[in-house]
Amino acid sequence: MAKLDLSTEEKIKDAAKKIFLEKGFGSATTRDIAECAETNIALVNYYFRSKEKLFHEIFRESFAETFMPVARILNDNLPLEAKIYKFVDHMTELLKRDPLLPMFVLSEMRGENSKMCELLTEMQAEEQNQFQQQLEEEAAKGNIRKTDFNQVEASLMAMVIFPFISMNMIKMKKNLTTEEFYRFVDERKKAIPEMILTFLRDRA
Amino acid sequence: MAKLDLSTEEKIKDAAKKIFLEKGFGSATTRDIAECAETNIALVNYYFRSKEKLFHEIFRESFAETFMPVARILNDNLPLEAKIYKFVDHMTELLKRDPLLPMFVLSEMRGENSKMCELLTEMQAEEQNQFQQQLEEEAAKGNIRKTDFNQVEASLMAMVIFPFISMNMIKMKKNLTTEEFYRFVDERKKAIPEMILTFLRDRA
DNA sequence: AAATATTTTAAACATTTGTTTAATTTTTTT
DNA sequence: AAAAAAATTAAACAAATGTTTAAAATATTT
Repeated sequence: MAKLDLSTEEKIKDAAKKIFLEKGFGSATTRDIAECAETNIALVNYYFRSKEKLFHEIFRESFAETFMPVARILNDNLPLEAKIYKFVDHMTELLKRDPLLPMFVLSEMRGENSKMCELLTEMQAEEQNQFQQQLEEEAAKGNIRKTDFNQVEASLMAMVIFPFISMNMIKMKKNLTTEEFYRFVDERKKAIPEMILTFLRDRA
Repeated sequence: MAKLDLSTEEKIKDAAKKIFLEKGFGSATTRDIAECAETNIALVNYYFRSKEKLFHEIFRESFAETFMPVARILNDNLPLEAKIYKFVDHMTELLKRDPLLPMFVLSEMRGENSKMCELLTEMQAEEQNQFQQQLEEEAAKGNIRKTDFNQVEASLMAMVIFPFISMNMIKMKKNLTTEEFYRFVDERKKAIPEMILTFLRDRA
């Protein structure tokens, strides 16, 4: 393992990410994390003050620094078709690296009053929406069907992300190994854009 | 409240469902549940033996008795188009009644070793797949495109269920009230079948 | 090399939490 | 109405868990 020469702080953070993503905030314990980082529980609080602070740091990094940059591909300056292919491809590769990330983020947001909700409002405060504008322009030009942007966006996100959220369910039901599951989502890199684009190009 | 004349056992179960769905097993406490049911913690164990037993009962009911019957619509004996519309409609209505249900079920299944995984294998042991056969037959007849069934199934499930999993995220990002969100998923009752069927009918 | 700061450890603390006990009240049966 | 069973309550218990303390070890600075 190359992890042996990481600083203690980094080892704890890596361990915490692993544990939190696997179990969620409620079911993860500082002792889990300390053991996984091969240190003791006092060090966890020494470096991060509290379980909650540590969680917030990992949550923020996972969302703001990992997920959002890829999600922002939809605001890139690219032709529609290339953009959708690029988004699905990059998001899929990200999620193959971090398959528990969507469940981690979203499961901490259930219940209206979740503390994570506020955190997210700050993060994505200033987001523009070039993608919506692009769809509307292409529709105005007659290149694609006129659609409700929110519906298309929701479907696109759903098709890419949901398989990872239900990964274990899919693996169980279809009897897939992790490699086979990854082959399945790789195939979706073509299947998803195909479905979206076929729909958009079919002027109703 | 009509709940006042429920038996204590039923009040506890209702409360437990509410709390478990909101917080998940790990973050829910017996004291939460007792308070929500307006009784004391001893009663929870008096009727259900343990927190885990109570959870299992609710998990099984939620999945086997609530979710699966609607999912089985895909195996009904119905024309393809009608079936997809019916499935999306019924599933959406179910999830509007119980919006936290998908996150509840799926969040307890992360980590390969989750105890819920075994439970699920038993439940859906004997499932046939009339829907797959139907898609293959219609493709053979030339009525629809030849496709990978698993991809279509995954996309259909994703488009219906994912909005509820990311409900709070969507409500926050788009500034929606619950009513507005429900209007949004109601619109998807048309949008989702339209996208799937447009894709299937477009023989590549 | 001494002094200082940083990191690490083991133990203890305080709270939370799942569970149980034993007594009391209420309901049902005889 | 008496006896038995079931339901309810308050309190206690034991284990788990987030956090802190104080001392020891290590690294850094002077």
